[in-house]
Amino acid sequence: MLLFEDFRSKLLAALTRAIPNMDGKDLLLDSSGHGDFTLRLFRLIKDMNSTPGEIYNLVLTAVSAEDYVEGAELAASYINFRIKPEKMFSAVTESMSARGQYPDIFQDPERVLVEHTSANPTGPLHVGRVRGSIIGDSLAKLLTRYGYRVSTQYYINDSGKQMIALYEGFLRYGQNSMTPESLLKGYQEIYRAMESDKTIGEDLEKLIQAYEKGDRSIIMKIREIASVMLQNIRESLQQLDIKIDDYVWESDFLMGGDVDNVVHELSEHLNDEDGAKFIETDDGSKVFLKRKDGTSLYFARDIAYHLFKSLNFDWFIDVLGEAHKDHGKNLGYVLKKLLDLDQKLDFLYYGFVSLETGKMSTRMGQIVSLWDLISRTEEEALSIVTAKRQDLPREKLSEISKNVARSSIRFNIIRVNPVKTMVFKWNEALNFEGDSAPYIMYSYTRASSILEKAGDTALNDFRFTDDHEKKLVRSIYLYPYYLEEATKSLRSDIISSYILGLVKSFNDFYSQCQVLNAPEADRNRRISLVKMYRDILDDACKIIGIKNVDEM
RNA sequence: GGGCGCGUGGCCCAGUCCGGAUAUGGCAACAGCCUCCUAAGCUGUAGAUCGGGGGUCCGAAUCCCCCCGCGCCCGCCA
Repeated sequence: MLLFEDFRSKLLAALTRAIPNMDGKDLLLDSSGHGDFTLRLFRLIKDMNSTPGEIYNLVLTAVSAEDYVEGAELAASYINFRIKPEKMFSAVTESMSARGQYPDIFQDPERVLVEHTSANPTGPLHVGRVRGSIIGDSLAKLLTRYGYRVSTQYYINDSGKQMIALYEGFLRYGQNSMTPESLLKGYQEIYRAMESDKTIGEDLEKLIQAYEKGDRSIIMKIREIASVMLQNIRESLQQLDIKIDDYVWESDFLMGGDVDNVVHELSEHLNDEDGAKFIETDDGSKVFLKRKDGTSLYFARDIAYHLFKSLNFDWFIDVLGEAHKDHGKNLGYVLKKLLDLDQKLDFLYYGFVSLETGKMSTRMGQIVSLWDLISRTEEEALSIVTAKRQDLPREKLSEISKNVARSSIRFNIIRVNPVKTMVFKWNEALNFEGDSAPYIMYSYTRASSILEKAGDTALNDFRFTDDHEKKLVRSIYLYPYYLEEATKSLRSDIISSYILGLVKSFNDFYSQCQVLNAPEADRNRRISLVKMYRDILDDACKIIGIKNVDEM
């Protein structure tokens, strides 16, 4: 949980003492520019059979002893509260100097596992799948920032039909070359061949059976192939600074007997259809665990995996593409209703990413791979930064453009609510103006530039008089409220909205208020404010994976 | 056909959970701002029947119902 000077809660407590009918829902962060917090009176007017004026008098009395309240104004059916900017400023500086961060956290004992990406290692990661990686990684960082103990895992589906196809594709068309490129080619080739040659499908069935009977040579070969692809995926993720803590092999659950145990444990709920085993869920849908030939299906193996998760974690969050909604629902049913799992289980689904030309498909070769995206974005960033900063050495330019590219890719994906489908467009991916990562990073470098020139300052007595300063202070101070909301709803995109607002406040301030050339008293206060801004901005940026640089 | 989700200026997006003060920003367009801490910035102009229709309410982008459009799912694939 977050620890900070929470003026909203204090205000609510004070108001509730005077007005017992108060509903916390009516005291909100003000987003209309009238004040810092706002109290909606509609409900109170009705409940108390009173008038805005009468309530306003009660409120004035209630907050008279609250030293952080600067004022309260009645406007239409609202009472707008202004909090002293000096108090908000101190709340942040005191936390920063005492605890090194704002807000501080109280470590939650709950151990959280965020599973994400988990793409079949049949090809390089494409921009559709990487949406899950970026959402998952940011979610893990968000929950960590909130105080949870978080791990991330990638579930490697090395046991299914698709991996068998990859393996067989390699044998037939791979020409003994175990590179991601030739493996992918073999994979695409075999699906093409299968359209005209039905015997291939039968061969794959036999291979699956041999695999599940424990044929070491096949299993190890597939692991080898999967490792090659996985290495490619890991390296591309690393370019976005996404590191997954653990990679869990699906085949381990098969070989270790865990899948058999799952089937055994669920035996009383199993139905039979020609020898195939399925469960009927509460909404009447059939979910198969075993084929009629006795081999296992993904659902059974995923249950085994989740039971494994329960050994070490109290809360699992699976980040999945929306295509897996039913899978998630069924999984939840089996785990919670049939197996009495008491751990918390949440699914975070993200919408499909398509290309302007249609949907992406690894099998069809219709993809923009993460590698394509990274190289083109870096290229674009490099050409821009090179044009703007001819004074910088080549290595510096390259480093900056790498960070710009990485941050842009992450920001463009994380800024959109996960439930929305997206159409990937190059001109949007390569836009570095407006609501973009470089816009944010640029603002950071401006702050850095000031601070580098500023030297040491002492801040004694201070008062904020300038509106731009006040707005910036408020924006910084409100950070925990957004952290709270983002965490509660598992939505990192809320952090990106917050950042854009924060940056806007700073840019306004920057364009209107001189810092270094200001009179001594203003100068010291503003330097502290800039420092505070840079700290909070960077804190928030880390959550969504924007990597700031000191100059660009 | 059934289930789930989405629909906000030409384009992208916030706000919808929890109904309230003139619907948030950006891109593109147009007009301005570098003798001043980095112009990847700032200011201004123009652009919205919040998919459509009903309903509830003092009040609806937000809640309810119907309809339309789009996406995903409805495999002994994952």
